[in-house]
Amino acid sequence: MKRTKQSAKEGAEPARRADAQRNMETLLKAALAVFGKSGVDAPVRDIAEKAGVGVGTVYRHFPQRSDLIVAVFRQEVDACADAAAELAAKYPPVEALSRWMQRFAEFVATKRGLATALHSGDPAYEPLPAYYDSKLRPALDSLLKKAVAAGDIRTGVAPGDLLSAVVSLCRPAHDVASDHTARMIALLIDGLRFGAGGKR
Amino acid sequence: MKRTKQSAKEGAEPARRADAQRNMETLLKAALAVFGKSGVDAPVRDIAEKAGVGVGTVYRHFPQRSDLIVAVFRQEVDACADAAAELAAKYPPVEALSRWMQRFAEFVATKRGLATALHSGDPAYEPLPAYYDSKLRPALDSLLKKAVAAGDIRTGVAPGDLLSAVVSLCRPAHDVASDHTARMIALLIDGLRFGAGGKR
DNA sequence: TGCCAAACGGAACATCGCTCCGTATAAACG
DNA sequence: CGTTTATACGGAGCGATGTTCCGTTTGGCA
Repeated sequence: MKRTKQSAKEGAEPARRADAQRNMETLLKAALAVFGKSGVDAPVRDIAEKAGVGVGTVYRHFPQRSDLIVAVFRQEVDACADAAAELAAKYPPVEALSRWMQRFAEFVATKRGLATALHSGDPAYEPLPAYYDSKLRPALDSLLKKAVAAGDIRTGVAPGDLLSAVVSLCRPAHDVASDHTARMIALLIDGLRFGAGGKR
Repeated sequence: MKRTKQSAKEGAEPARRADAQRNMETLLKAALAVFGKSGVDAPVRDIAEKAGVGVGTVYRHFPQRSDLIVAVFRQEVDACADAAAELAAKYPPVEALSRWMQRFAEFVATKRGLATALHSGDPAYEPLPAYYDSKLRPALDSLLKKAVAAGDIRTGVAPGDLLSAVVSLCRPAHDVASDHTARMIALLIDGLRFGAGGKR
């Protein structure tokens, strides 16, 4: 036997081939687009076609349909969480907070179909809410802390409460004017500012 | 043309044949049983087999799968609503109320899988919550009124609130002892009695 | 009893999720 | 560079499921 492979560490990365990595990313993009257009129940074949690969390739990367859904969801959660740092670097504290919450509202609104999948009872989706919380709560928390430190908003607001507030604000958005949610969130931010300089 | 049919009014009933009527009822019973055993995702073929008919017969009565689910749901809601009058006739006010709420709790518990179907976004299920409310709220309301008139429970309890209270009590019942819900409801009834003779 | 529209049964069709395996190729080796 | 080999790819095919179609059966009426 020869086995000159695995030059360095072997733990995490199983040394994927370049084309495999490319297809993986292409698939995630295609899935995001197709889920957005046809819902999470869209056929795997549609996603494969959109990505320009065979179904076999889809199942090589995501053994089950739900794995693909989970991957897309996590990717979107990550993007939303990362946006917090970017916004914080680019805007003053309160505006960063405001823009991020609008961003989060969009995320929730576009993932409505996915949310019903989450509650379908399929154990594949069980760990998702925890992931969602572990990424977004710290993200929002850092924005809140900055705004508080700047003296722009009141103290004592729990990030978890704000997240669920936005989620419930998004609930009735399916038949009213589309900017209803945005206005409600703006109102929320104003509410936060109200007690700004106030002690306790 | 001959057309000697439709002797009397023709509005609602299209004059079904006897065997059709029988199969309809058999199908509803079979569907209830199969849904209870295998969940609402059970194959149509299973239901047809259980009912001893062909799939064509199922689709003659219920053009879509969801129509069958809706029919079963409505039947169960009706049965639960009708139970209110029966219990009211057989037991004193508070006991009738108590027994009905236990009955309602069972209904909610066994329809868990169906509830997730309701929230799936399929427009076929859209009118169901309204039906549910229109039948069960008056049923509970009549029981409440009788108990209030008898001076057994306090006034000012909205039936809608009680219904949703029971629903949320049933929520965490999936992993705790099965009589937990029953005890909580008994507690609710006791709470109602507490202010019994109380004015306003 | 004879007729016929209504109802039935189940084969057949269209899709889906998922598997399998022959083929293509990235990349390590000489 | 060519060779080689493990990796990845493509898509036909399988089993399951919702739904349709149509030849056959049957309830109910004259």
